[in-house]
Amino acid sequence: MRVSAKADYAVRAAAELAAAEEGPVKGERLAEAQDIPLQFLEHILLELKHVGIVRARRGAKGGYWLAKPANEITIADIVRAVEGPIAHVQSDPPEMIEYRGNAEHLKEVWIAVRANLRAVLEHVTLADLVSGEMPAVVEELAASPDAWAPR
Amino acid sequence: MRVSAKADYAVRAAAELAAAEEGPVKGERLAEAQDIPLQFLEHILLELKHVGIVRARRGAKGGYWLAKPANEITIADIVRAVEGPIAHVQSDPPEMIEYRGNAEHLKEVWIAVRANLRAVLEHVTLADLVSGEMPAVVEELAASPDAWAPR
DNA sequence: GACTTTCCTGACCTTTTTGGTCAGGAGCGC
DNA sequence: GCGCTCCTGACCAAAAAGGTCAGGAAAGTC
Repeated sequence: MRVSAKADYAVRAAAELAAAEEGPVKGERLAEAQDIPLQFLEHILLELKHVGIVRARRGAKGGYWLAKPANEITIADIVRAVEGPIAHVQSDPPEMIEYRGNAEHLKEVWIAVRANLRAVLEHVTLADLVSGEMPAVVEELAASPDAWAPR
Repeated sequence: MRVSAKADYAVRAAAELAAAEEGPVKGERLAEAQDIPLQFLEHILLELKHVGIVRARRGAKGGYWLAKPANEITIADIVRAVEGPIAHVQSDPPEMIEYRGNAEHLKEVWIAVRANLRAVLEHVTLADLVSGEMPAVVEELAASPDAWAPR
C-alpha cells in the first residue's frame, strides 16, 4: 500500500508538462525542475508516451508535451501507466477473488478500498494539481488535521 | 498501490481467529481454513503476536487467539503489522515530503489518498468482517456498481 | 551533408521485497 | 519423558524497485 518512486516521479514530471505553456519541454529541464535522475525519467516518459498521455519530438527544439489538455488527465491515469492496476490483491483485481470461510466479506473491504483510492486519484487532474485548486473530495480530506497525523 | 499476499493472508487468518469462539486455534487449522501455506502463515502469526494483536500457547491444546476483542482490532492494525505504514511515498510519510515547483500541491493529494485508505481500513473491525455487517462507509462504497468495475 | 541535439530502446546492474521453505529448539500438557 | 505446537533464524528463488550505460534514430541547424 505504498506509492513507488516511479509513480511519484511520473506525476511530478507530468505536472511540469502541464504547467509549461507552449512548446516541447526537454527531459533535462523536467529532471532538473523536479530533481529526478534523468535517465530514469526518460524511461518513465517513454511509458507515458506509449499509453498516449505524452507526446515527444527529437532533435533541437524537441522535447515532451501532454497529448491531451491538462484537465483531461488524472493522477490515476498516470499511476496506472507506470504501476499497473490500482489496489490489486495478490495481483488480482478484488472483484475476481473468491474468499472462503470467515473471510467471505473481505472482498467488499478491498472493493471499498479501491473505490476510495479511485475517489481521489480519478478526480484530481493535472490542471487541478498545478493550479492548487483541488476537487472538493480532496479539499475535505486534506482539511482534517487528522489526515496529517502519522500513525 | 497493491495489497500483498502477506497482508491478505494475515487478515484472513485473523478473521478465522475472530470467528473461533473459545480456546486456541492451531496454526494448521487456520492454514487449512484459508488455504495458506502453513509455514509462511506461522511467520505472519508471529509478527501479529509481536505487535500484540494475537497471543499463542504451545503444546497440545495450544494454538493462537486474539489478544483483544474482535471489535477492537481493525484491518488497518493488521495491515500495518505486516506491511508497515500505509500509503508511504518513496518510503516516507506524505506529510514529511517537500515538493517543489509545479508539484507543490501533490503533497495534499497523497495526504488525501492516505486519509481515504484509513477511512476504510481503520473502521472495519474483525467483528464487522466475520459478521458481514460493514460500517456505513464500506456499505456505501461497495453499493455502487462502479466500485465493482475493473479499469 | 555534416553536426548537434534530444528522444528512443534494450541491456545491464544492485538492492530490496515478496513469497516462500527448512531445520531445529523451546515450552506446554499429559 | 514424550508428543504436540509454537518459535526462530537461516536460507532461497524470483520478481520488483530504482537506477545506469551504450548506442541508435529522428529532427533541426549550418
